[in-house]
Amino acid sequence: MAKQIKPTEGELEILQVLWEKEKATVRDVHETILKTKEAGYTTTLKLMQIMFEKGLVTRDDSAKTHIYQANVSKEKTQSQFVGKMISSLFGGSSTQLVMQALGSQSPSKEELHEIQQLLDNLKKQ
Amino acid sequence: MAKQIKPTEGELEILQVLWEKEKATVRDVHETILKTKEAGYTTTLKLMQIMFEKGLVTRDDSAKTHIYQANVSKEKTQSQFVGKMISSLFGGSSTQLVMQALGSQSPSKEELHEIQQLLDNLKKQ
DNA sequence: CTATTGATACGAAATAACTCGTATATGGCA
DNA sequence: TGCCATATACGAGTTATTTCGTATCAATAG
Repeated sequence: MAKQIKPTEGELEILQVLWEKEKATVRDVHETILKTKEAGYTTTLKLMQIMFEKGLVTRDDSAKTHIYQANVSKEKTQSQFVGKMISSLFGGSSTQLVMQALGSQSPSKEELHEIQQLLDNLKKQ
Repeated sequence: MAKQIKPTEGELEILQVLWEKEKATVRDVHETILKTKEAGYTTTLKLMQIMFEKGLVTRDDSAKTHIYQANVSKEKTQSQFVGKMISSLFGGSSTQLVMQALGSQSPSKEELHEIQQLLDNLKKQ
């Protein structure tokens, strides 16, 4: 499997939008990002063009207005970052990361239940 | 509380050494880093000088060879990065991060127990 | 047809991160 | 004392990332 390149922070913001919307134009992405922070339209455009060159996104340029899609999965990317963080900040222990994450903000009842189920599963093995 | 600045990747490597050793010289840090990757001595030195300017580390320069110490805690830094990651990759849900982390590599029995205890605690609230 | 609107392409400046060479100081030892 | 090993300071090059202005093209309203 080809080694996935690590998206930068700016690229991550764009990927989030694409994961959410499945398909989107530059303008769609830009409008969404504007809700969070200042940015010029061409800045977003350029970033998406670079992401296209890197292979992080694909695009349909058959029409004047191009339609973009993420070309890396949310799950892969998450695991890429989580893995990096576990090794660089948690001495390789995923448990420590879990403790830190659970400690920092309390999940809801439903979420606790979900985690409990996963935990039960792991215990069986 | 003063807003902590986010260490870069190179800085994180150095911080790891300082957290581990408590106090260390540039050479100490550099030798340790060499085990992992290529790097020139003055590169490590410069990085540590910059970290000093940023306030990420303190140093005792009373002797010719300066002694460095981390000036940001491991825990704070971990939570800083975990928080950022939750918001930028997990849509604000710490639970999703937990699931991802637990799914990617299976913790030991002891670790599972630890997590279970934390979970029980959270359930009570 | 032509003016306007809205899209992409592209160059290049601004910033941040990393890297390293060289100058210079200091301490110890022959 | 004078040399050598080892330290720090610092300037500056390099690469990565982000930002934006301007050129240009295409569709469309009038």
